[in-house]
Amino acid sequence: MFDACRRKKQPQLVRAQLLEATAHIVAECGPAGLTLDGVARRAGVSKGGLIHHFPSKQALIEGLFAAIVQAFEDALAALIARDDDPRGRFTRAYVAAVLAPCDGVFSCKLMDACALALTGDVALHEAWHAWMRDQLVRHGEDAENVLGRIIRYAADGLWLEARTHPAGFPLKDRQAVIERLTAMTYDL
Amino acid sequence: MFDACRRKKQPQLVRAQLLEATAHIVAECGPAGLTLDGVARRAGVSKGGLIHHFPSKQALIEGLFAAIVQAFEDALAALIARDDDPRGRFTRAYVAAVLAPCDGVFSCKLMDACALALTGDVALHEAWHAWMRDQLVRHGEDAENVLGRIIRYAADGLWLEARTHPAGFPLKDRQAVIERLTAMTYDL
DNA sequence: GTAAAGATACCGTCCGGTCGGTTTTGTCAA
DNA sequence: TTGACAAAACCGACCGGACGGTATCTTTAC
Repeated sequence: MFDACRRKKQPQLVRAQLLEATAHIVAECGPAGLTLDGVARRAGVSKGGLIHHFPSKQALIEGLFAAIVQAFEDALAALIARDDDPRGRFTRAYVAAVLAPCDGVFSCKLMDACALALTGDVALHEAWHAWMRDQLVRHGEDAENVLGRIIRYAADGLWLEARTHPAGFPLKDRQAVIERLTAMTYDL
Repeated sequence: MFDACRRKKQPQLVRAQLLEATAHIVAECGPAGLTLDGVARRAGVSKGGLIHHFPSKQALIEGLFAAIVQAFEDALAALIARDDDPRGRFTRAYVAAVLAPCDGVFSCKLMDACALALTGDVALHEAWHAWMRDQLVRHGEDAENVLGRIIRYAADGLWLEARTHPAGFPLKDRQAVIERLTAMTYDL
């Protein structure tokens, strides 16, 4: 059955659906559980349609990663824009964005789950660190400041704990940690 | 060719070789690159022999995880034992063990690489957090102390950065961060 | 008319797990 | 000490499904 005749062509929408399906699958089953057929089925697109947009599985993963980084970058920029105090502004925004990201294209939980799953992908590491270096420069943050690094590292660590925390053991006083970290940014 | 007649039976050794081969492969190729055939070949054992020790791929992964956790636990205990100051002793040892683990059964680099690769495995999360809760209780650390949590989170974050850092961009002043974190433990 | 969008069928490979085998080791009675 | 016997250790061939990617087609949009 050729459904190409039944549906209007809308490449942007299809592409977005493919990425969203990919995100859901990666979040639920990890990168190992990601299959082209599964993505195509979930997105309601044929495998050929998927391959048309993302010529390989790796391209699909990189597309997802890029979308996540972009969403994170947008959230970060928004937080920085509405912060009047320049002292440690980037690090403050980083803490907020990492630990309570606003919903963008994807929901925050979905994004987080994908980011965690993709953590093990060596091919993405360089891209992530390059992005981070660029952000630090762009927002005039001293990348080598020890306290600043500690705060950001702690945000990452708390993020990691929250993401790997099994259901049934609620995280207590998460907010207290976030507030303390935020307070520390004013000492930068 | 039946080699069973050529080699003495030494189940403990074979098991260790299988785990080491698994570690190397996971470290180099990630969990996705892990295959039973590959492990068996690298360990110089037949696939049947591998299956005898680890009845499934998941069992193999869990075996590796258990070995890593055990090595980490040993390193932690050793650090705690030689620390006379009870204030924040566990957290201090945690920082040291996470960021400069001694070699045990596996080399530290190997262990770290595996730990990172396994981070995305949802099935292991509960085991890890259960272990962590147990350790906190066992060593009398206040699990909810905000500063203590921040220090440990920062250690995790720095570990994550170091592990995902691409070659060619040396981490600067890593030692300064570790020293600062260690100093902070005396404020607990 | 041509290029992009999308669909379907199919192929080759890879890989987890099964199975039936052999050899070694431990145990225990004679 | 020895022989019998079970269990553990270990081997390697094989199967079947899953999966990435290709090839070729039709339809829509410009």
